[in-house]
Amino acid sequence: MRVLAGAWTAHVIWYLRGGERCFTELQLDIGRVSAKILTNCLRKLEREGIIARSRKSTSPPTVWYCLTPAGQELCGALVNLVDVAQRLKRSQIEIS
Amino acid sequence: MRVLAGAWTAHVIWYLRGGERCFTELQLDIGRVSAKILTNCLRKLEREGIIARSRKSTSPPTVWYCLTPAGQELCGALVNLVDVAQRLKRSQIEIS
DNA sequence: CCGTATCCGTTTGGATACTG
DNA sequence: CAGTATCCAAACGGATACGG
Repeated sequence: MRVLAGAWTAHVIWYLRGGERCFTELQLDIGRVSAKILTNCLRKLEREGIIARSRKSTSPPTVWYCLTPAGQELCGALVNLVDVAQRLKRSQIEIS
Repeated sequence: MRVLAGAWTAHVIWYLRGGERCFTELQLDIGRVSAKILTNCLRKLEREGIIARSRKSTSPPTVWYCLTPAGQELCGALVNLVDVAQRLKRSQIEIS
């Protein structure tokens, strides 16, 4: 839970589950997240070995992020959690 | 993730997975959590339909909490997540 | 026993401007 | 493009005192 803490951490992992994304793509995917927060998030996940960062020296330079094997395992559990959560949410809507 | 937000929310679900617990038991289980925070946490989870609250009019009165069916499903996903996380943690320790 | 109320410090995240 | 720096507001969480 400590790894997943923060309002946007799960989103980052979520949008990386399809493969590599660059900084701006992630920012657009998530929507309404400031560069500062996204950077914090990415640095934290990088330190924890969940994502990998690779700088391509093109012009203009882009930086790509992807899940490490560890990140993919974590993502699997996260997907499972989201799945359960959405199912429960649907049930609650039906009741109300 | 919104449901699981907060430093102690996951702990509450975690310690309720074995069955009913009263307020004080939960406080001892988790350790070093103030009554205020625990109450916040319990109220939030109650509103979200994850746990159920039942007041027994004994003397002194005690209040019992348990997971709802929805809470149990969520707990299952959480257990799975914890399982993955611990496996990853062990791997990292072996590498370092 | 099970909370609620209040105060207060810390952390978090957003807005904005700026750099290589 | 991909950040970094600064400032600021809101949320979070701990301590303590008190109430039903």
